[in-house]
Amino acid sequence: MTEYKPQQLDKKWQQQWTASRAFEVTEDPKRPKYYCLEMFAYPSGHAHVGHVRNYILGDVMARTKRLRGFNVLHPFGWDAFGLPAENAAIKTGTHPETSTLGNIAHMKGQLQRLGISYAWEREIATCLPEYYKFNQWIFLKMFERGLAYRKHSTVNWCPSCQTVLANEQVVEGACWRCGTTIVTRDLEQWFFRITAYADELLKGLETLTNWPEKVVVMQRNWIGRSEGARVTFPVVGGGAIEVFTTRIDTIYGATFVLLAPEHPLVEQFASEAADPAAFRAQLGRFRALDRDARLTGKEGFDTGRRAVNPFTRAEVPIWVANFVLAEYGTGAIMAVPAHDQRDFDFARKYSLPIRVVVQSGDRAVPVETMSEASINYGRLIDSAEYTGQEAPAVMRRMIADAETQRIGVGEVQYRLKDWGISRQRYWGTPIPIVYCDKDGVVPVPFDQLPVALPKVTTLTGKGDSPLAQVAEFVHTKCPVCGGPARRETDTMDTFVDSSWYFLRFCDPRNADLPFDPVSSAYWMPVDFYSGGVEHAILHLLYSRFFTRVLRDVGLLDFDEPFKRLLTQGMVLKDGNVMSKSKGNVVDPDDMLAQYGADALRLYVMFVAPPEKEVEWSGSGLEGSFRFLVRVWRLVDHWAETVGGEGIPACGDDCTDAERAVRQKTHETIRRVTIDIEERMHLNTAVSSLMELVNKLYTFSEGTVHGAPSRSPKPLGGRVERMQTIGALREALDALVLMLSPFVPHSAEEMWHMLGHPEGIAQASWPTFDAAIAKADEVTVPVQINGKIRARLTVPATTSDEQLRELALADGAVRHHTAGRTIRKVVVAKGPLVSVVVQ
RNA sequence: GCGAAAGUGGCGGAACUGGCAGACGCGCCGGACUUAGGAUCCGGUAGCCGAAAGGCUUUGGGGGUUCAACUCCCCCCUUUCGCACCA
Repeated sequence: MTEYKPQQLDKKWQQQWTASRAFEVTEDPKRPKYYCLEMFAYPSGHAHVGHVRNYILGDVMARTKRLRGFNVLHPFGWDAFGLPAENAAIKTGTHPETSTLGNIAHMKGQLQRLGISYAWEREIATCLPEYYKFNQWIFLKMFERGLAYRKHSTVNWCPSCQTVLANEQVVEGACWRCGTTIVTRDLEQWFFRITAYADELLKGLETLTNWPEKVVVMQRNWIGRSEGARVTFPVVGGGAIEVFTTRIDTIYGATFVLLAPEHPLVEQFASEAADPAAFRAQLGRFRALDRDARLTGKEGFDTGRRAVNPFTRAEVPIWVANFVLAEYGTGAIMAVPAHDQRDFDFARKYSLPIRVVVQSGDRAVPVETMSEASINYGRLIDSAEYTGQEAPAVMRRMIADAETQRIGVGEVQYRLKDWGISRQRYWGTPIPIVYCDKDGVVPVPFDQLPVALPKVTTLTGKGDSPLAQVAEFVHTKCPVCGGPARRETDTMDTFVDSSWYFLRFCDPRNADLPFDPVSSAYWMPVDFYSGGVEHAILHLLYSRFFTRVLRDVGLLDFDEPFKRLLTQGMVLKDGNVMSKSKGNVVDPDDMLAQYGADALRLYVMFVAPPEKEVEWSGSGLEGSFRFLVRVWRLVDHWAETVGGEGIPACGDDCTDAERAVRQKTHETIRRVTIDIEERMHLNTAVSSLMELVNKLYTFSEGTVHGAPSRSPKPLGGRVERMQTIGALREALDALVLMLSPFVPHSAEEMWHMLGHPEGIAQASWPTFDAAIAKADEVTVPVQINGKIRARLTVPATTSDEQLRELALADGAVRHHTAGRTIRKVVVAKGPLVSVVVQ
């Protein structure tokens, strides 16, 4: 008996894999490729089992696909720029580069100890100039194409992090990272024109059939396409207000106009007001409120001005309202209180007129008795020549008429906004722009990249961009005129780094281009991508955007970067997300020391389907370890008997027991293959393998009647029949191969024990034979009025007609049908016989 | 409020296209082997009734379709997640 010593096996095989460069790959047009990717990691310091679950899942896919004959790219890297390292530097004085590289080294060790089969020679870290040089390269390409632009804008400022946040990084008015309530600030910022691709990004979602529906829906909502019209309401006394509406059919009910507090006309109205101070005082109340507070109730005030509804020609009051968003549409709306709940509430609160223009039901409800807005589409009433017509046809007509009369135009609005990428932070990619008094905004020429991040030694976290304090960085020469110029001192949002890293893995050492189009054409798109749901919107949307930009730049010839997406569930401890601050982190290294990498890998895959959240369980891990010991003993026991080449499994001459083993083996191959490749139910793949092991144990029991002695109880004794040996060998080989993606170290060793001179890398996935998998005897339940009353054991070849007769002849069936009329007998696939009586 | 997903034993979960509910594992109970067992092996384990054979009930609740429903349809409840005044 060879003892199972997992820690030794881990070490032995990990060394062997590294030495043989087992997971390094090159493009090979003759073989089908498979690009398997897990979201790269932020090097926070330690990976806990929650993180690691994702890497194990990817590894099972990668290893399975290798055995299936694919040329598998399975790389890993580090999303190495970002706030936490900088915050730590402010606190402890350790330079972000030092802490980041240290963290990377540690985490890499953790992943290697888990035996994740990464092509480490392709490792990347975004904080290295070799990488961020191409962030700058892409930025410049976007600048050339007008997709990167600068604009003066109000931005979200986090007083705690001392930086600007993207809209997407503001969660309910608070900083996504520290939770501090954000305030607004006015700064000159760089933006990526993602809105130019809004429609395409939306349409592309339809092609993502192998993405979770949830993620597709979230992206669709985020892009938020609305079709409607922009309509001009002339202001009495000069000027005009443009509103955006999706309900132009209700325009005859537009009885007032609302402006966002930040609308440009509001300032003008204030200065023209009878009492500008009072006007501004009211306005100031709204503007001071943060986003959250604004949502608490609907408030507004009359500007005293009036506009003309271009359809009714009636003069309507113009109010300022806190709930109108400056950043959406035109920052102004036509209010139709009868048919919009918000406008209704507002009108009731301030006693503004309500006019019903869409008939709901048989007759119009009197305005006085209305308790809520009627928002449904319907037949128009009191709408001049449009009266009697119905939406949506009338909307098209009204828009067409508005266009003819030049009072409006059909328009599509998106909720998606351009992506602000400027960060007043140190630990990021410098934006490759120079400001020259003479030449203005000048892009750094491509041949001068990278604009290296200077080594700032003291980070205070206060004030604006740390780079502004580095004189030798700021002061440079204008690339155009050679005169004195200043560098841009902001760095890029780190989401830029992660928007294209999957492409860099195709060609990670290219010094001239982000990647070679030939290698990306071979490897891309990513066939299987997995990571946390928290990236369902931002990272995935930005990556889809970048892919399209790089396509238009000419580097790619496809639209969607990720074919199949899996959103990984989190691992909880005591019902909570693992985090250092909660002190409930399970460190994989502790588990490794106790059970080895394979038991941990197996447990994490077995405990639940990958999308689901799971609660960490120590006893579950122990169970997986026990299973491995059980497999080990089984293989160890039979290794000598079945070892060596050339013994075929039994054919027609099988005994029942041999036949049963072969049947189970092939049925398991079928199920495990489908479970891993198609359904991604890794947990049931494992349980099928457990069933096979159980079967082989019972089989082993049956082969011997020896006296069991001291522990552990031995399995069956000598087997003479060559056919049995062949069947066993087939079963054990298949078992070990199918286990290998889950427990690669133990599997390599057992594969070796079974007499295979080459490693599993040289082997291929077991082949499924439908004829063998088919059982020759089946148990057929017989239902009477839906209740199972009997079971027939018959040859699998029994015809439906025979089954029917056998069922009706069965004693128990006759007992239950005695004295009753048989009305119907159904023989269903399954097989199953269903008898209906009386 | 809108949108999405999900509710199955003591627990994690399984049931692939409407066809034997509870696979597999954890836990628990019993047995074997033992100086010992927290190792190992074997057996049991949804609930209720019954000595047993067997019977009845059971997939959040209520209806329905069907020979047959965890699965399909309608109503309701609960939970989780996402968006949250987008005109």
